[in-house]
Amino acid sequence: MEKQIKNEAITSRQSDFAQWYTDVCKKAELMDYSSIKGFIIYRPYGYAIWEQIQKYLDQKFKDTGHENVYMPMVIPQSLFNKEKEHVEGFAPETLIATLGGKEKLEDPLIIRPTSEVLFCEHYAKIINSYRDLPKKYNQWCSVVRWEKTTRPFLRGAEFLWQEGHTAHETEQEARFETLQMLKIYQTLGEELLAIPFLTGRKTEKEKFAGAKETYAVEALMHDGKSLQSGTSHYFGTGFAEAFGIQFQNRQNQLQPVHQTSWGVSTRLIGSLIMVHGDDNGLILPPRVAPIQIVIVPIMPQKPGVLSQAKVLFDTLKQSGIRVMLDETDNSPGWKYAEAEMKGIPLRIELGPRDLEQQQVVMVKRNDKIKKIIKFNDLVQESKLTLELIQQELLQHAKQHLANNIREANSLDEMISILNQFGGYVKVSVDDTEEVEKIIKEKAQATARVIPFDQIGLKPLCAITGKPAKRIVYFARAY
RNA sequence: CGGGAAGUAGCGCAGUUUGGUAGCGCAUCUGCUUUGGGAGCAGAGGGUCGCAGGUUCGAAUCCUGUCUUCCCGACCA
Repeated sequence: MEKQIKNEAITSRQSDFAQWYTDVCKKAELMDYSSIKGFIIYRPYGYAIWEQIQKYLDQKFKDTGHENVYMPMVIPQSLFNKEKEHVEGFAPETLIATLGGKEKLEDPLIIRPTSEVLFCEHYAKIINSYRDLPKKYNQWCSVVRWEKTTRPFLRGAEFLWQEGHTAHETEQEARFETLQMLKIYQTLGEELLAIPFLTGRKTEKEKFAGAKETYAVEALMHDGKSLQSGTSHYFGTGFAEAFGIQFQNRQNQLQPVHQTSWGVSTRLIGSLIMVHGDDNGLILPPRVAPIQIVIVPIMPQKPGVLSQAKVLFDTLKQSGIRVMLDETDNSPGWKYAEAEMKGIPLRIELGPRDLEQQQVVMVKRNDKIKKIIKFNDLVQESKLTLELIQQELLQHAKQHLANNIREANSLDEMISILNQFGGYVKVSVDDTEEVEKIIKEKAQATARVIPFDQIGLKPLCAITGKPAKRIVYFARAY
């Protein structure tokens, strides 16, 4: 008995968080490794989570006037080289095709690491007048970056994402777009993923190659490390000038467009795992869970059990709940463990004893609290309980975030906080790359965001003692 | 890309030091008994030992190369 449990169980979070993460990815059947480094197989259950995220975001994008497009997956090297900063940022991690059939390609093709330049080339063609603006396009696709270190969902050589690319008449409008999309990502966290993001602007050192400003949503993982979970960039006119995206304005003058880009990726699945999961596996917030309720029949061969389970299944399904009936012939205990591994938010048990009482046993994944529910109340109770779980997970994560933001007034204090607790350290700094370099070296932490709320700025930089310019949140990060 | 560890059945591992033709537990299949927290008994099937070379009468085992995974750094979503 001992041994069986040991074989099936996953590594505990405390003994080895990294191994726990890998175990969950594999045992919850979210992904599998392929034979190519950094390229993973998104298995049906993992892909279904991504589909839930897509469904939510796609609607938000459309609600705010965006259109979906699809660009080529390869970029001619000559085109890629047009924007200097952008090239320098991405060149070290591009995968390049140099052969077409047996012919050597004169202009090698880069597998897109991101599609800025393709959008820019296209926009240069189709934008002529202020009447053509704004252009607000989004693309769902995968991109390839030749990463040295890869981990499932967190950093892959190929990952799935959406990339929005917009062109605007004015700086003000483009800046509004940048922040609007950041806000949508933040709402995605609060409403769908039950993840409270820390938001703000990136430092010069951390911003996107070619952007004027980068904003990000950061999530705090259970081990105290931060994970950048989405970015929104304001480009200014840099790309427009490099690619000749000009339009005739209302004053009959030629001017470059103001651009933005923004994206989230399957990295969000990594966030979900590491924010909510526990030693029994994944815990999915009901709104993003591909399966919200699993029904486990106990002694299904007893008269009435399975047929009643099917009735309950149909009733729940018709009420709009994503429900599964586990009809496999595993033991109930096996099914419980399996459902917990996969993070299914709610479990409903139905056995002969329940059948007599016209009731089920309902068990919440997040805290294992059991409740007896009469058949008649099932739909209503299910909906209420799913909503309750969603709120509990969000509150739990919010509490964890709030408990793990600490202020430091010196490098030593910062190091001590990071070593002891992890989490975010709020520091007033002289906003230079030098400070970030010191902190990276001595504390192994990076600047995550410059928060919008700058209240509490100290007069002097905690690191250099020079006049402080900004409050920055630092953390050890994935 | 540097340092470390590992790849043997679906999963977890032993066997490698000392070369002799592959084994254990779980899972799978069949049958019966079971079922409210990873069921029991009986029987059965399943592996070119990551891949490619080399040494040898003979290689999971020795040598060389290479790929993949994990951990710690550097780099990046």
